Amino acid sequence: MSRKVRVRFAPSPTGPLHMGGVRTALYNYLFAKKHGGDFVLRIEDTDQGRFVPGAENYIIESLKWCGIDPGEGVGFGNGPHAPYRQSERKEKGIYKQYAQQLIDSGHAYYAFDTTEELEEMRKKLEAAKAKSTSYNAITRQTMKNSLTLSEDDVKQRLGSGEPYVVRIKIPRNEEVRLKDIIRGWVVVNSNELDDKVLYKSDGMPTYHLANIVDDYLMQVTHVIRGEEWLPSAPLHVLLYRYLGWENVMPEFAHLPLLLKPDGNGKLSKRDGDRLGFPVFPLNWTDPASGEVSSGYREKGYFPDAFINMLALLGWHPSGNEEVLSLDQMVQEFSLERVSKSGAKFDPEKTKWFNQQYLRKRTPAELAAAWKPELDLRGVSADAVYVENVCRLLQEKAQFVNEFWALGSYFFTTVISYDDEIIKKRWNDKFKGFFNALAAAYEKIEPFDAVTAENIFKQTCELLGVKTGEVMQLYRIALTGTGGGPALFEITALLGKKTVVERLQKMAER
RNA sequence: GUUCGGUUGGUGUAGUUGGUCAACACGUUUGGUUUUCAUCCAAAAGACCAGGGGUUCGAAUCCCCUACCGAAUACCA
Repeated sequence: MSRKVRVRFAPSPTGPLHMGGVRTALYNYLFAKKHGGDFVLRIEDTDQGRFVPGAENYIIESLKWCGIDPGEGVGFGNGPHAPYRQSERKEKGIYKQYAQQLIDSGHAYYAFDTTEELEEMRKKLEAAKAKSTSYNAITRQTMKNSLTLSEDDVKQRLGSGEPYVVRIKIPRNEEVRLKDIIRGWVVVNSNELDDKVLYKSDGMPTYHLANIVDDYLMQVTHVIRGEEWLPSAPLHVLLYRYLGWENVMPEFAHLPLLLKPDGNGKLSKRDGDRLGFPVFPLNWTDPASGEVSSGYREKGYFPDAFINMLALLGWHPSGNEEVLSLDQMVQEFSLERVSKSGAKFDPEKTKWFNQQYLRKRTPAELAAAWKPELDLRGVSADAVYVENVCRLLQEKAQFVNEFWALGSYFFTTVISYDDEIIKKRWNDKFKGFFNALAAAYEKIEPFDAVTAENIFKQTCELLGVKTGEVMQLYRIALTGTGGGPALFEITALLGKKTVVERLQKMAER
């Protein structure tokens, strides 16, 4: 009975997708691809109160940018199990029947307690220093529900339209065990569980019910989700059992948390702000406050570098290679190699990954990535020229957005010079040298790096100047700064006319 | 508090059935190259594998206890 692998990523549209969520989606994707299975994007929007406009679209756009294509679900093409939004599925009356089934079989019951009454119960229990303050096998006997109320009373309340919820009836003292692919057997006594609400008084199912029903209906075989769900996994196992679906219950894999770079605890938006790195894949503007959170895309990260870095936070391939394409990751991926402990996020290594990918890009790709900025700056340069500039710059940068600072002199006349270096090196006798060099350069045809370097050395010899004395000044003359790519490569790329002009300007000092 | 989960150099991890100097990458430092910077090359420092008990000829690897960290504990997901 081996079923086709089907996994799902099921976020709630309550805000921007956190990078931890992206990693969960990525692992689902890798697992599905690895096994030739399906990957579904399902939107779990059963909480009407927390709906945030734009969040769903943000999730979709983020996955697209990352190159993670679920292939089925909201925003990625409908499949045989549409709709994929739980609010729409609720409209179709999908969940209620299962809540009813649970009630009919005695595994769930109606509860009429108000929020105030629930609060009062908790307060009382707290005051009594009870071990637990939850609605469970013991406390439910003191509450207003179809287990304590008479049949007629319940019927009447239901009939009169009194608000109610449906709660699962957790059995007493039963061992619930589940096998997690990453963690092994996890065993919990049912006494520790509470009678979770399955169906809310607003007519919506809770996460727990909707999640189980949809995973069953959508024939999900593996549930790969964050560790924060581990404590409620036993409840889910019980739900599968009571619904009669235990034979097709998915396998579970609870992923370790992403931790903040310093100290302990879950990586949060605050940490990003505090330490200066994005926590989200894309920029996000909070629709309520207008507050903007920065994203990896806008910070200049390549999506493949971002994904690569993320994949290695909690997972490691069998070999030593760390720079891996999506396809390579698919080949290598296995849940067994996912670690159990939380992974501290390292912004430094993330930059390193970007640098690796920057170097792997072709000059043409880099030129294309740089083009928007060049356009914005009103730079119109020959395409081949820009590519050549990129070729020189790509060894020096970690991000394309550093290119301008590193090589603006390729496109504009040098206006500012590093005076520190000039002060240290300049000698009036170099005037003659730069004039002579300019004159010598004039005669070179074609004007290439090797010839320029030879002429440079010849001129030095001729005028009795040590190359070391003028090299820095020469660089300053061309670029204005003390550092940069290979000097004679720059010389050749700038071209005879520009170089001669800049040398003459230097000589005029 | 309770339940569950976790604990290998600063960080991410590797360490297949217990068996040489605990491996790789990032980061750090030093030297070389680039007459600079970045790259690149070479090297170094840095872990008594959370601590304590066992089991064993032998444990990071198995067992127990303790400590610390985290998560969950809503008519949120």
